Amino acid sequence: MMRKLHHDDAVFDSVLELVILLNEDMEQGLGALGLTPSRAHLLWELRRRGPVAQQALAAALKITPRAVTGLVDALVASGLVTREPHPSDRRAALVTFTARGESLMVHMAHDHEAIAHALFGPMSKDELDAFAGALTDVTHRLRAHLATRG
Amino acid sequence: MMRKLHHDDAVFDSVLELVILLNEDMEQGLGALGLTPSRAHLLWELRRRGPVAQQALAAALKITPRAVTGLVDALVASGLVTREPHPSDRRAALVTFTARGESLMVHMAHDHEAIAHALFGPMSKDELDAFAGALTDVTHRLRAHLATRG
DNA sequence: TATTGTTATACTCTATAACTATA
DNA sequence: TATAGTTATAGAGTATAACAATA
Repeated sequence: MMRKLHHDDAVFDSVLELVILLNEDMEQGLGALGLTPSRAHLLWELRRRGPVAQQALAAALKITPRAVTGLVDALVASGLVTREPHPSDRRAALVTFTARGESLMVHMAHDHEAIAHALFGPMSKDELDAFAGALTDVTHRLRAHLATRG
Repeated sequence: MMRKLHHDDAVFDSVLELVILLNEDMEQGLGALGLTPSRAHLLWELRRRGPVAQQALAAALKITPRAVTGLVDALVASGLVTREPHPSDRRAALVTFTARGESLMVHMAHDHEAIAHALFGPMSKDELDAFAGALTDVTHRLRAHLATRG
């Protein structure tokens, strides 16, 4: 029992170490593209949803509309997105990729795939399936743990 | 080949999803203790090292000495640490836990163990070993990937 | 009235640069 | 000269609250 607990803890610490390294890697990669994590996160959501109102981005990113204003301001200044008029609601602005923004997203998607391949490509199909299964279980238990408090 | 790449990508996305949930969980737990992630990180390092100069904390946390000043100011204001005179170097201050700080760290360590147990306790020894082995491999490859750019 | 996005203000974390006190 | 830590200043990200324009 005592030995098992200790092992749990060691594996958890390994996960946290991986989290730290992943954050470092992402910050480096994004920095090389002239992006901050927050701005990249917004662009990633924008890519998934197509042109959307800032309202929707605020909900997706779980930040306030005010914070979205600041991020979009910065992305407009960088020439990656524009605010286009909403066809049916004159209060809203549709955040939309510029050509440069779209090609940057292609670049980001490439990087994403390359990292995934570098990390998981060497695993056998069985290893990968086992790992993915364990991840799913852990994620499920983490969601339950979060629900306990949130 | 195409199918394998897609699978790599899906597993990587699962890892990123877990990272996001872990961050949420930690921010919630720390917030309940009145701590920000940065302040908690500093306290965690302080616990590992015992009373140290801010210089050492700056190196451990990979932030500037100026940033450490701000974090320690906040922790002093919260009554969790004090700046004690260094026995042999009058320029330096030894950051030291108060009694309240120490008991908070006991609380944090408990939470840490509880989460580790909630996430990995249900795994069999074999599953856990396989998962830990895969984690080690992935972490190793990520380090190599980071070295490529850094 | 309710919603979209803004301006105004403030807090946290971080950085660089200049400075003080000590080594 | 070099080091430990600070003050001064700045930028990014976030929040709340009050407001404008529109629905």
